[in-house]
Amino acid sequence: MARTPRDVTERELAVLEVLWNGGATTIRQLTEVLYPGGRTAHYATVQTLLHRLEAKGCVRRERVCYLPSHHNKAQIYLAAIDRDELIGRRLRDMAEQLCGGSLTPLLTHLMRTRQFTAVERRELRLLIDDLDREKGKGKGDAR
Amino acid sequence: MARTPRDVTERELAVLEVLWNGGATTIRQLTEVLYPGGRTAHYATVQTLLHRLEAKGCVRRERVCYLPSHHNKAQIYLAAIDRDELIGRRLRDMAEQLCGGSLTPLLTHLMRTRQFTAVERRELRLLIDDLDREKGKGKGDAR
DNA sequence: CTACTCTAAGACAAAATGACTGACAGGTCA
DNA sequence: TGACCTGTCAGTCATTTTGTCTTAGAGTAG
Repeated sequence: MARTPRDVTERELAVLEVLWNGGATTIRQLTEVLYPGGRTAHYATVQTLLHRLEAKGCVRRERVCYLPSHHNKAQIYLAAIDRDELIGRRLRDMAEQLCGGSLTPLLTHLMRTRQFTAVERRELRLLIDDLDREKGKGKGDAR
Repeated sequence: MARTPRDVTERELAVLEVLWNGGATTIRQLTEVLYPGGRTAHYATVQTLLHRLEAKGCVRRERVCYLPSHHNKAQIYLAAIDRDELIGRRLRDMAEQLCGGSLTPLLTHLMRTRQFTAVERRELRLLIDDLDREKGKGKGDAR
């Protein structure tokens, strides 16, 4: 009774990584990267992974498309979300489970925990400056 | 082949929550909270959950201890990690999987995504100030 | 002894996950 | 035409997790 399926599985993530790195490809090419010298079985595995990813909305496919190197129609798969979106998804899930939906505890944890270098601290400050400028019309009071 | 077991399961988390809220207790009391009017079966379920949590290092138990209300020895369970530690654990796992171990992408995502109020932005700034003061001896190069 | 509570040790089913098989369709090229 | 690729789809399969529950055993009070 593994109740809540994990957002994206380890193996599924491996597929996504390839798509993120190499752009859209066919199952065969993905198989070649993930299981070099891939046999038919591996091909099918990648196929399954892609279908599950599609069901989760992480992958799309361009329907029919003629390959240059071969003679057959093949579908082109491409990532429907990027790494950052996946990160957001996970963070939100996590906040949901552990913090009643609020992301703030996660943020403050990171702020407290991370050992920032002076440079990083400065970058953070600049980032906040950006946010201030971007939205901080009314409330502006931070010196 | 669900390969990597989840850090803490949903049901396990429910147990932890009770421990976080109410402090150390016995299995029976936990059962009463989680499954009001709990039958023997529920008792055993909580028991399993606790054992699994113990194996994961999230729970400890004070061995034998005499209860006031009853006549038998019972063990007292108590949380071995708090919510914030669990958050940290998850964040680190997540960074491991998605960001090659770096927490920075998570942080910047949160910074970009969250809609901060002016007040929150100021608090963040103050937090960074603290960090500056606290560690800002050597590396000092800001500006 | 009997009744009660607790604990330990596992059995169990449903579901998730990774991996795989086989049937079938359409195109190529001898 | 027909053997042969290459690709798709649908479904099977074993292992593991996860939530749940049964049972046997042990200790204590009345």
